[in-house]
Amino acid sequence: MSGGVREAIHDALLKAVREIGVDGEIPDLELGRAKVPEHGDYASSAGLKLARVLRQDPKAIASRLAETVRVADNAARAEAAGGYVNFRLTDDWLRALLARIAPGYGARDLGDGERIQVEFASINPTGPLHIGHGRGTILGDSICRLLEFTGHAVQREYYVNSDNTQTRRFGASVYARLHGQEPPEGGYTGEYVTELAEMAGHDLPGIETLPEDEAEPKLRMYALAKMVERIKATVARLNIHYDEWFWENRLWESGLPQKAIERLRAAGYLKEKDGALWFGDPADQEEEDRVVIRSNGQPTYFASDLGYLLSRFEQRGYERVIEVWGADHHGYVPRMKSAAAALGFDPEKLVIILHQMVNLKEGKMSKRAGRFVTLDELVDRVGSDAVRYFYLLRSPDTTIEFDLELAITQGNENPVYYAQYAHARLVNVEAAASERHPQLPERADVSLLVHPWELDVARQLAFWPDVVADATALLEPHRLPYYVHDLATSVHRFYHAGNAQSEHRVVVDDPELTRARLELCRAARQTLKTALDLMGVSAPERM
RNA sequence: GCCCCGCUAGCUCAGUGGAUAGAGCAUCUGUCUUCUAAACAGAGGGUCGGGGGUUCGAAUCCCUCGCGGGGCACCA
Repeated sequence: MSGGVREAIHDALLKAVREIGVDGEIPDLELGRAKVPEHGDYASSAGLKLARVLRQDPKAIASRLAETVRVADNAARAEAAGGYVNFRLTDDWLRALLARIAPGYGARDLGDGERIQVEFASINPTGPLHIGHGRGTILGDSICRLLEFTGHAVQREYYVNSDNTQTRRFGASVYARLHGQEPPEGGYTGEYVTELAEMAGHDLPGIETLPEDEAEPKLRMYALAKMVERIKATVARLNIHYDEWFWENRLWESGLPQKAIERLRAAGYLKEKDGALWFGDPADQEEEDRVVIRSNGQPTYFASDLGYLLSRFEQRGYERVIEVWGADHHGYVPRMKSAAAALGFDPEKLVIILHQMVNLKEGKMSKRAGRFVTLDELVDRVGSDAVRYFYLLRSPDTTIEFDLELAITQGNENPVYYAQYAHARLVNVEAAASERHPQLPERADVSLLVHPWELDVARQLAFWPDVVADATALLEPHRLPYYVHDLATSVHRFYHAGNAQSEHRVVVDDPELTRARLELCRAARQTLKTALDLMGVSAPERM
């Protein structure tokens, strides 16, 4: 039952549907978690769904299904209620589950080694990361962790822009500072630009004497490299490590954009207009044409992106590419998709995940003006774990209205501590048990676990593979913190039963009973750790 | 004008077309001589932005209107 109990129930339900005489296509039976305890653990509206197919009373169908269905390992018992078929996990199965839980429980080979590149937070390296950029990095990294956990071969990549308008302006700004001047209109005015100019003056001998058209590219590459180092250090504090920092200029040196352009030209996707070269799908009149090469001969970022597609799908052979973008780039999605298709790739294999913005309550951020709260400052103030947890808690579709004051004062109120405390508690109680009982039985007699607060911990653990499967399939890591919270709640309740009445403690006189409860602690602790790992949040042993 | 996202408890947000819409924070009331009280138990709090429609069934799907945010470059 490697797929988790929900899958086993679903399989059994489908089999029962056949047994009661449904031959054709079976509609979605809506098997999901039951919402109220009276409905058990999983609920399905199978009777209602099949009523139309069988032209029979939903209640009668549900009753027959409930009588017919047999879940593997007797994991759950079915019960009809109206047109619904509800399933309750059996206590015996819940107890037996504990022995199967080990580090990495819930991992499944959904990917079969599929080679996926996840490219995320590829911000122009023209300034430090601010709190908005944190969202993409954390989202992207957690998606990577989920994919790795489920059998995909994942590569994390940062695409370093180096030849576009913004980075040229950045280079020009450094040039201006080097000569004691104000940056040009639309340039970068932050303090760090002046610092970069000073460093460049020191590290690049003779740079001051070069004319701007020669000095700017050198200064630009120098300054970008410095900024990349800084970005690398910032994300490392959040437990994020890229496999590859892929420079745009390398793309041009390898000739890939040129190759992509030739291919598109041959396929009829390019045309000359107003002295520029445009991309457009002749079959799609809706989509506007886009400039690939400007009338001044300079390529646009789009030209680089064409080569970048070639680099990834063809030269490096990724089967799927996932890109994480801020929602302000959403208008660029159709263009990238049609470009991928025009180059001969399956646009479905280019997955673009958009996340909404992070706004500061105090006012807008402006990178070029040098006014922003940096990601580094945020990590300084609230810590990596809280930052990651806080960002992951929100669906990418929601705009985060970041109240900095609140984040700073959040302290112990932060939900991350709730989950971490559950983990630390379990570690602590396991240590206390081995101190009290140096020689515990090797095997746990789980039949001694009879209390609802004990079985509820096991029940939560049974749900974990479902969460992994859903979060992976939908690429939605925000499901993780919600699960972790639920598991932590059942752990705290279980622990607290011992505070209320000492015979319910984990560590009791009876070594057999202690051993059985320890089994529960171990399983819960390992699963908490696994879930926190997938979020990139630490699981402290002591708090 | 066109496109995207959001609108759910006082606040911040979950919620694969199913039964009685949830959590955290905040507020109020209880619980530590005991394995960690960063915890537990309980209470109050809702026209799921408005209006239509589809459906046996809608917070969820469709249409429409409103409000907020973002985007519509030879910037990225």
